[in-house]
Order: sequence, then structure tokens, then C-alpha cells
Amino acid sequence: MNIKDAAEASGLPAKTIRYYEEIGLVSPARAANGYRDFGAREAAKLGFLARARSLGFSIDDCRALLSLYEDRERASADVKRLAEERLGEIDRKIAELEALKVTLSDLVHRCHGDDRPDCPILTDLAGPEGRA
Amino acid sequence: MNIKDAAEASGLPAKTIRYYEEIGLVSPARAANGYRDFGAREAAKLGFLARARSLGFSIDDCRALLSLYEDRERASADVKRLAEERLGEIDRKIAELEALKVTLSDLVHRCHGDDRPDCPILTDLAGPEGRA
DNA sequence: GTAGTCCTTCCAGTCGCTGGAAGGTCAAGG
DNA sequence: CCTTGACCTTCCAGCGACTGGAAGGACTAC
Repeated sequence: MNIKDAAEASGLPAKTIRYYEEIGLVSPARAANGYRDFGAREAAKLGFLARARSLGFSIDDCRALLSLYEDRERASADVKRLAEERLGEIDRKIAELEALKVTLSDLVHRCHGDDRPDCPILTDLAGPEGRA
Repeated sequence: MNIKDAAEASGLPAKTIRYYEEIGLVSPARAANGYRDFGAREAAKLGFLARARSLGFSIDDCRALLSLYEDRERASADVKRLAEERLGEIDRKIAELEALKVTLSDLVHRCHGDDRPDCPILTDLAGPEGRA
């Protein structure tokens, strides 16, 4: 399986797959002509990586997940811990964005949005001195 | 006002302020000894930038907001449009994270999390073949 | 004079790719 | 046999928005 087919099968761009090899996430075999040759195992790892990345796991997380995935003796507790940490990050990020949204939408609602130069968004961004 | 005082006043690291000068967001005067000398106007711009960045505006957004802020003839409609676009991005990002959270927390709940090797999170990440 | 804190510039690294150049390989068609 | 075009290879550079560190100059206090 050449890189293009591996890309189509996994949904990852070929460039990304080469990058993943460079950083040691996958190690495809090489054909006589120097082309990468992906077997079932490496192709499956690419799919695994694509899914884990789409769930927001960092490359380092993926490295850990992959070694757990490859390890027949792995403990599911390790995997669960990683996933829970990731869940915590997601919650924190959502809370942060919600707070941002409140502030910004308040600003937007207070802005008349016509062609007058007076704008509460800018006044607010200018800080205390700007408002004084 | 030297860079350290400007940093304390704005809440931005000195490194970041130098970077902002490099990319043309601020243009502090220079003292005879070559030190940056921030006047009230440049210091206010730094505060403005710190607040806009903390609301998640990109550097390019900040550049636009800053020119509107500096422009006495600016139309508040332009500012409102930028803020609304940003609000849309925030909403999209929140929705994306919520979806991720559903998937991941489902996985976490289905994982028994003990030392048995069988883990539904990995099975799921492995894809259809892994489940078959 | 010297210790310590500030300031300067420049270079390199972060993360996870992404784009592009230069060149090798292969299968199909004439 | 030759060409076309799609594929493959490596390497180098760049994105955004900083951040760290080295090397060296400037200033303040004792």
C-alpha cells in the first residue's frame, strides 16, 4: 500500500503521514524503489492516530495511547486516565469560551453598530483610562 | 516608561511587547541609550492589545481594531462586525468541544478502568476493523 | 569598583503540520 | 522507444504567537 492509499484509508494527508514517520509514530516498510509500503498494521495505526487526533489528543498523548494500543498487556486504567485528563481540558476550555462569549456578546449588544464613531467595544478595550 | 514598567502596566510580558513592536503593532520612542520609551499613548495601546488578545482576537484582528481605535472617524459598525465574527467562531468552537466531550465521556464511562487489558476506548480508536 | 538589575539584539525552539522545489519512478498510450 | 502525467522521494521554509536563552551594553547603589 503506497502512501496515497494509506492517506485515503486513514483520512490523513500524505504530508502528515510522512511527518508522523519522521517523529516516530509509524514505521512503514520500504519497497525496493524506496517507496513507503504500508501493511495492515501500519495502516491501522494511521486510522487510530487520525481518530485520536480528531478527539483532540496531543501528539504526545497519541504516542502514549499508541503504545498502550500496541501493548497486549496494557491496563485500561492508563487509557482511562489519559481520556479523563483530556476531558478535563475540554471542560476548562469550554468554560473559558463561555466566559469570553458572555463578555463579548454583552459588548456587541451595547454597540449600536451604525456609522457613528462612538463604540462601546473600543471604549471597553481601551481600559479604565479610556472610560474615565 | 521603560519596557518593564510598560509590561507591568499592560500585563504583557516584555518579550511579547518587543514582538509586538517587531510586527508593527506598537512603535515606542527610543531614549538616548537605545532603551524603548513608552509614552501614555503607546502604553494605552498595549493595554488595549492585552484586552483584545484575552478576548481571543487574532493579531490580525487586533491590528484592525487598533486602527479603528486610533481612527477618530471610525465607524462602530466595523468594530461590531469584527466582534460578531469572533462571537461566531467562539460558538463554533464551543459546539465542537461539546461534541468531543460527548464522544469522549461516553468512552470514559464505558471503560471499566481497572488493570484488565480490554479497553473500549482503544477498541473504539482502533476503528471498525478493530471492533469486527 | 563591583554587584545586580535592567536593557539591547539575535537566534532557535515550540506544536502540528503545510507548501513548494528538485528530482526519481512507474504505468499507459502512441 | 519515448513521452506524458501521476505518483513517489527528500529537504527546506513558513505558519501563529510567542518564549527561552546567549552575548553584551547601561544604569543604580553601595
